[in-house]
Amino acid sequence: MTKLSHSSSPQPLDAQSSGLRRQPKQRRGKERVEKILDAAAAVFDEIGYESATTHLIAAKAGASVGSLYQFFPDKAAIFQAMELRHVERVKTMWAEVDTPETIQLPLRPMIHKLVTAVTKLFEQPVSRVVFVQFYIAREIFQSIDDSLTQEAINFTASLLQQRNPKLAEAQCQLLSEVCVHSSNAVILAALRTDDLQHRQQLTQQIENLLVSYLEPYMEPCSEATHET
Amino acid sequence: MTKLSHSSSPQPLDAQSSGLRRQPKQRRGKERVEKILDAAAAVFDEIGYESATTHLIAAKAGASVGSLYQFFPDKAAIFQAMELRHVERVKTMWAEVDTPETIQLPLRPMIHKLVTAVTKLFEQPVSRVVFVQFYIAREIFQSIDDSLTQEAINFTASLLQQRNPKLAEAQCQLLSEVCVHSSNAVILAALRTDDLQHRQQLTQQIENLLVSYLEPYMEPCSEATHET
Amino acid sequence: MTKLSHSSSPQPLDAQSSGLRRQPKQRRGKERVEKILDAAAAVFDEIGYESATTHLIAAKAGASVGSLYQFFPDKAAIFQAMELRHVERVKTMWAEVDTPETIQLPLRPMIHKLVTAVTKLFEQPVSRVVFVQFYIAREIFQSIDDSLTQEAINFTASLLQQRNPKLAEAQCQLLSEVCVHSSNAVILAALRTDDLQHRQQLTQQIENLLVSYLEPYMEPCSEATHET
Amino acid sequence: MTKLSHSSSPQPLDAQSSGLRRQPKQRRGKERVEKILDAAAAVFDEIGYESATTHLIAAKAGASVGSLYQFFPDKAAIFQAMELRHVERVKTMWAEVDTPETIQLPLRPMIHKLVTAVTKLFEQPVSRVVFVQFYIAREIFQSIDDSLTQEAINFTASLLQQRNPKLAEAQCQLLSEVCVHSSNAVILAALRTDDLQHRQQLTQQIENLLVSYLEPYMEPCSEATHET
DNA sequence: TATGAATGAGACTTCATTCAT
DNA sequence: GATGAATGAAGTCTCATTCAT
Repeated sequence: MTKLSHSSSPQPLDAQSSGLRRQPKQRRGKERVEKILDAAAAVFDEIGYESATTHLIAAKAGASVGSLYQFFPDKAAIFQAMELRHVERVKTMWAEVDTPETIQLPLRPMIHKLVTAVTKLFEQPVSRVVFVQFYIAREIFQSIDDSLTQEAINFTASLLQQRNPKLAEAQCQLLSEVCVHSSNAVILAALRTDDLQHRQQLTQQIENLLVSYLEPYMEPCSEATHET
Repeated sequence: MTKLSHSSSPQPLDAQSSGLRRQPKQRRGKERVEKILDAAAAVFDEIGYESATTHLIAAKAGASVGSLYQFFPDKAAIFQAMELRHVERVKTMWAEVDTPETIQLPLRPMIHKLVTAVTKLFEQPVSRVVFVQFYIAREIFQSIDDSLTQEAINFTASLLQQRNPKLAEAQCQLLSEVCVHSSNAVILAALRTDDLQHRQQLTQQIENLLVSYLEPYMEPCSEATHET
Repeated sequence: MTKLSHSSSPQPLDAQSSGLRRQPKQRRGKERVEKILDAAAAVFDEIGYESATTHLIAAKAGASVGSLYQFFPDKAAIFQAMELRHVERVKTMWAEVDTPETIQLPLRPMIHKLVTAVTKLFEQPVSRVVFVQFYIAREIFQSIDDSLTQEAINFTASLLQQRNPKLAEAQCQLLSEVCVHSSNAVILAALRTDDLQHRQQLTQQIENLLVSYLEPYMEPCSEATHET
Repeated sequence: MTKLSHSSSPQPLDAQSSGLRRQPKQRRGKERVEKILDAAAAVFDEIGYESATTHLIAAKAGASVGSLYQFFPDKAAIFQAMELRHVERVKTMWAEVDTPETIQLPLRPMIHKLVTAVTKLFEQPVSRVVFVQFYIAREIFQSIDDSLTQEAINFTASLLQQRNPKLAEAQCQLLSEVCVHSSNAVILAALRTDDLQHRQQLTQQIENLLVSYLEPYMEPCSEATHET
């Protein structure tokens, strides 16, 4: 078992926060880090974290192992850098969605907005890989990610409560938990297919799923809109 | 990377279908295989397939590596035996559910029946492990499992169509796909928590989710029932 | 730099004291440990600790790396096992020398006894290697050995003081320090030559060196006894 | 294992003797070589030759690896340059000591002169490192150093014989060998302590040690002959 | 048949050395 | 000339698998 600890030992202090061994100053260096991260995402996606070898990742990135290790102290750090990126993107996405306008939107458009955003997120191999690998052996990922799903649930719950302040917090949490898990699963399934039409149909259905699930809890006054 | 191919090398032909090197005739042998399989499931569950070592599995099973290799030609075969078990259970479960009475049931009780059955399935470490590991690195599992999800969708679709023959097949497939993926995800999430009350609440919510999603497609005549 | 820490992680508790990963129960296992230790001593002696590779050691021991790692958790542990052995031998030797008869002996015979014992000790590659390697990078050897030289000095000092109680302790310490360092160096030099006659001459000279150095501090009353 | 052969590859012929890739004509270059050599000595002293990395040396010298390789063809060349320096110093020291006045000196002052000179030599990290590293893995240092100890013995023997021509050459050699080895060891031990008073005491004792050892062989007039 | 010691391919990682800038 | 990013050979260690007992 490879321990995925936040590696720490001999690295410049200011680089620690990024998990990188060396903060690439040059454009070339940054490009290389990108390339490695993308290559790693591709490899992790294909064969999983444990099966991926550092040589394979380096080769796929068009670099040598040594080069890889110039930026990442160890294999785990590569994954952690991906986690970091993923978390950043998720937070950015939330910030973009969490606006007054969103809350004001009718349920379906709001859900469409959310589902679209999450889909866009998971279209990125890096995020997809982090999300999926995390499922396998959560014990060994000692990182920020631990709480990310919970945060996602909290975020969604807060949206729900803003829409309908009458809902109890526990209620919102429960609904959100279901929405987050189910939509993530279906979105991932949708992204797995190469048939674009099918993919769109699935995406559409996720929205239906969530709308029909949440509608009863939203605005009892206004009439629901059920057009598929 | 360990390739998870259907191992083939030197084994009696008639044993191949079971993935076992040797069909244990003796009761002691069968018990040992069970123990190993259970131990492996526990270990895979905890640290993942790749991180699990044959020694660890053997130790947890109270056996020696040598003994393990007496029954399984290689590590992959252990997983494949688990897949086999899983598939058997799934098929048995389907057979139990796929009865005239089930089709006649109102939507919610039928869904309750299904969700309960799947939950019971995933309560078994072996099945949970097979299902989850499969997600992580699908490319390396060249096995029966590949099609199992599709079969699950087909099965569910057939239930739907039996309930409402007016629905187009494609429609049923799409609805089923969404139901299968989303319910699996939430059931797994439910099983992950130790809080039994929370688990029950989640299970309840999965049913709500599916009912509210499928209801519009089911009974054109009667009025929907929306009580949580 | 290779850190030579007392490795610890996954090993049976009762093996920890010996530094071995597994306490070889079988005769075969014990022989193998012996062989590995001897091979390692030879290799360390020839090319030094850092330059020695685990493969080289294993090959010289007629074993495989894997076998080596079955007994020793890491490369450092091999050296530490050698240290342990060395310390044991040193202590045994001291115990054998530290008897009333020894103290009663005239100076030269006593020194002869000591020098002979130390020479016999250093004839063993294991002890020689531990002693010599220790010189190079004392920082990285975090072991019992740290204090061994000091203990040797203390031991010798105690012998001196027993012989002549009028000597101040500090005086004894100082004399011992000189004797220990100088005799070790010359003994080592003697052992380095293949010319047996030369070796004997050198050994003889060490005794002369120590006798002439210590004589003035020994018998204040009687006239020195110079018979060889 | 890094082979410490006299590197040879692409370097101007006339530079070979100095072990340098390029004879730095500029003052800046010479300074840099000095800095690198001092840095290397410090690093070798602390963690040993093998554990020292070229990057660490360069960093300690305030230079870059590239710069280091501008002056030294490989890591071994750095050590060899140090050996060269050491040999030069030793020879210079000998030249300074090997004068008529020295021979005329009474034994103790002469020994004091010698011990002081050697101590001053070993105070230099470069010389200390060369001397000590040489002990650890003599086989891999294929250099001038091989014979240096022998030369030291010869030199000392010649001093002895000049003082007392009656002594047989073999006798002188033997006495010198003992003196050289033992004094080196004690001087090194003295330099290892930070306690200055203790250091002085030890130095004083080395002189006592050598004087008492050699005295019997020195007296041309008196009856002192202590034939072994 | 059961055991677990032995094997060695292969993974991760370091670091001497090169070379483009 | 100086720099430090890039390279990849080589070292340490693990673990699936075999085989003697």
